[in-house]
Amino acid sequence: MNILPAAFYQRPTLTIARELLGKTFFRHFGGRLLSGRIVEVEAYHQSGDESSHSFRGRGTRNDVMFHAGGQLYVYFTYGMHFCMNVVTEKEGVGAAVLIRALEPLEGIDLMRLHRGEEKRDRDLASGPAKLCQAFGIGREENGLALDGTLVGIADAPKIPSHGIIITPRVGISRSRELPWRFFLADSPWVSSGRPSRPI
DNA sequence: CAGTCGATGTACT
DNA sequence: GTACATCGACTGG
Repeated sequence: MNILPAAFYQRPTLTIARELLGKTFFRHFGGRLLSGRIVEVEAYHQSGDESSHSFRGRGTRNDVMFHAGGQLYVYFTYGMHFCMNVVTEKEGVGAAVLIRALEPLEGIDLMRLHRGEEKRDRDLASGPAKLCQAFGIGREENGLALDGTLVGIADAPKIPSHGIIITPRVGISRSRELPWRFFLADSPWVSSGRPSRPI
């Protein structure tokens, strides 16, 4: 297994967002391995992106987003959900890629235990808060290095551009015009019910 | 299928 | 107070 090195993450955020599609996110959980193929992401950047948590500067909540690329940025939202980002760029920049959907690969029984026994496979990780629940990601995982010790992303062949759909991001009100959502065109595992109109 | 809406903690005006 | 990078339950067609 080829784990993406820190240098992979310390590059332009939009490039990384696109390249993360098709790669495998994994985490160790209680002696088990949980993994999923990344099928949907969104980019967030400090400069020119009013919807980014980093737009108004560095603080206690978003501090990890300003770290050097290669860590997890996990935040709590809507009073009950966690969302997981991959921090990008150099120390001090304030950018990240939100993981919006995963295709479950290993540890599906454990994911279902976390999500609810009645859930269908397609409801296990087809949304940013769903996948955090399935993988047991919360406050404790904020700032973890993606070096493969506890969490990491394994490399996979590059997805050709015709296999990727680019749209505006989901669930934001500011900077809506930016086409910074990327997902696999033929994947049944992406989050549903929201803008899927290609640009 | 699509649309609406309540839940519920935290940061910000 | 209000907004929030969401989800699931519910409604009507």
